Amino acid sequence: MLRLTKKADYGLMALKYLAEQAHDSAQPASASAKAIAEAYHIPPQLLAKILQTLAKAGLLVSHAGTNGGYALSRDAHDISAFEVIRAIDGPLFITSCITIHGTCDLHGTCTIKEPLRKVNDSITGLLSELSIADLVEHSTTPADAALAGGLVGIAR
Amino acid sequence: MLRLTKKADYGLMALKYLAEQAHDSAQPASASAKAIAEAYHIPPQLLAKILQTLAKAGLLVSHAGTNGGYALSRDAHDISAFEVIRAIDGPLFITSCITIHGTCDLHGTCTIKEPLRKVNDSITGLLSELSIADLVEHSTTPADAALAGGLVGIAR
DNA sequence: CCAATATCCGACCACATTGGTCTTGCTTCC
DNA sequence: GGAAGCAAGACCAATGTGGTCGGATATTGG
Repeated sequence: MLRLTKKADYGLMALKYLAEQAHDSAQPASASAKAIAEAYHIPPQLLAKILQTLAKAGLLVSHAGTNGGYALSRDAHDISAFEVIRAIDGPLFITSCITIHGTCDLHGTCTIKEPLRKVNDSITGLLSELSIADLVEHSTTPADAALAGGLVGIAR
Repeated sequence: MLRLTKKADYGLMALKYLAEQAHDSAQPASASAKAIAEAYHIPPQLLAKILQTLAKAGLLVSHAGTNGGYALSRDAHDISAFEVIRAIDGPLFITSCITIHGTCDLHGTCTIKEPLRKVNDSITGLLSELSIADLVEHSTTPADAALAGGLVGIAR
């Protein structure tokens, strides 16, 4: 249930990679698709397409030519995981009832969608608050478990 | 992104139907697969299989023969949406990294999984706290729309 | 200028999952 | 015994996902 695609995974990993580079060295770090792909052992061509998508979505800036590559378009703190996922996987919702126009294909007989929509909103909220910068920090911080506490209450 | 299958949708709807029946009338209500399918305009055979799965998972009790059907095995308050979804869709996780044994297929180079796992846990927490009884209540309240406030933009 | 290095972009394909049907058999009640 | 119902399997078409290939275009270093 509730799986997000490998492409989105790859996208997040790539952004995190860029964020790390920018953090370590001086300023807006740039890296080629090939370089990132090799770092994580993922198919270069596939990553390339993902990065292109991300660039089109405005999360990355691209630079062609020798020593070209991709770089974050903004600070890592200002890019949310939600944006990345939506850019790659598209605007899908938790339930098949909630389409782009909010109408359920089941003649309104589907009474399930309102509660689930709240869950859906909570999830997007979670992902929106998770920035790329968070990913970088959490990976290096081994004391994550402590933060796990705050579950978002499901408003009733 | 993050879609849950139609089967899970159907399963939730069916459980909700049973819960409503039990709430209205006297006690543990029973309904045939066909009856529920007709009420929601979903393929009867498919619903039948879903209900069988739910019965095997212990969420429903089945009774064969004339006037048979399915009934909730416990109180609607004690059945969580999470159980239903997991029973139908299986134990899938938000990221492909997190498998049943928690190992990432990407040689541990995937540093993304820890933060996402927290999101994953939050989601399961959300769904675990959402009971079938909650579904029934929410559907009857027409003032839900007010809460809907933050529909996340989908612009494509 | 030219060649190397990149991004860009679309077509294409193999595979798994999903949604759905069909068939056959078993149980229970009238 | 027969109708109404569950149980359980094989089966199938459509879709989505992960991944490849080929070529075009832009940029820079020598």
